[in-house]
Amino acid sequence: MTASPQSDRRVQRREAKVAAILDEAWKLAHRDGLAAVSLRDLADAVGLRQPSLYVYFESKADLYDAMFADGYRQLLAYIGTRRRADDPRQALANLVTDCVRFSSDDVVRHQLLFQRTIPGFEPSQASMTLAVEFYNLARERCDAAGIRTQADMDVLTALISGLAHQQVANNPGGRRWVRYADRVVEMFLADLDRRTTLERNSR
Amino acid sequence: MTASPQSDRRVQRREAKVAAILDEAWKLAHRDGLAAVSLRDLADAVGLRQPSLYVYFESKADLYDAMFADGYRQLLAYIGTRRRADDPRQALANLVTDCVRFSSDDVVRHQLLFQRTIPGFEPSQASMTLAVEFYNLARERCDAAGIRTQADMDVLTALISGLAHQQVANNPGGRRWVRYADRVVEMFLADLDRRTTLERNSR
DNA sequence: GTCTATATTCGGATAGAC
DNA sequence: GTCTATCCGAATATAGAC
Repeated sequence: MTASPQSDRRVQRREAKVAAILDEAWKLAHRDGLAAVSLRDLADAVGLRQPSLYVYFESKADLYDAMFADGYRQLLAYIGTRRRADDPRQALANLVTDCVRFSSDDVVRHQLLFQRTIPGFEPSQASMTLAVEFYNLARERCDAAGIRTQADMDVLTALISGLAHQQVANNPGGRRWVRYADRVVEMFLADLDRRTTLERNSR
Repeated sequence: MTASPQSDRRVQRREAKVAAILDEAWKLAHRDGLAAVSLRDLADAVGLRQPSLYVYFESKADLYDAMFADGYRQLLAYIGTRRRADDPRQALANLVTDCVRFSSDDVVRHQLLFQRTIPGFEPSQASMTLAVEFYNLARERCDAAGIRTQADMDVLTALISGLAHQQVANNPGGRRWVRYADRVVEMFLADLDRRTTLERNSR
């Protein structure tokens, strides 16, 4: 199962090309809207003829899927670059801030990853694996901060997506809702503590 | 400026027809996705030929705009049917629940009203008036509950949109996040009280 | 107001030469 | 892998008769 040096280079070339195409696809999506990206424009942008794109993607849905996967890789990479605080609660607050910031940094990416808005597009299993990877990372960090029930997770995810959504929808390019992240996590954790205390006292 | 009985009836007929067309447009949007609604299918559904739709809407964007306005009228009507609790905090909690429920009742409507997802579509000024009307209603109710600063409003709107988003994205047709509305408002108000106390003590 | 007919543009996708 | 050529379908929109 040893690949020849030639095929090695070929694979590498191909991956570089795919990456370049994806890059232009994001640019077009920013310019025209995600649903309005066309394979013709995309081919133009990368200096290919439109049918040649089919060498790299077998359909338009496949292109969206690759963008979806790319977006989640970006998210995982971004979270990976951030230092994790020692205090688990602080680490959680930072994660929330990072998520909201990540969304606010690219409205279109946010749209593709977190809103299901392209008619007919469903991420493939392979792409969903990346989404799950992120979800597990978040759950692990929640666990460390003492958030264990599904209900608590549900509420927290709602808080994150709400901040991200308002940020993207009402202050694109800004940081208005990003700045509320710490406050919201504090609020959430205080509520958690209050509930724990209440439960203990009722026993 | 007195309209004749004839033109009166004509206007009424026309409005009824527009309403019927909008009704079918919503159905198609549910079936195919909002962005995938076509004037051909729509004309078919209402028993007209496709060009005849241009008697009622001057473009496709105009149709979306009418749907947008219709959606906000539905929202205002829905909130209007709900009894307003005497306790302002309870009234606020109910409003939040109602908003989330409203979103969860129609994913596509939620998408059109609260996510900006159709490339090139911008609501007209006339339609935005309805959106503003709703926003004012919400602000008034917040005011009654003692929420007055912009930051507090910002956080509250994030909470609502987060609950609504998670509901439509992850439990469409269900009530999973609707049920967290009361808890989230409680949490928010408790935080508000805590902040007020802190501020008072620091003076 | 509704129709037929059609313009126009644009989209994704395929066949087959090089 | 890339190209030319082309298919096919679908979309919005307009002209003009009735």
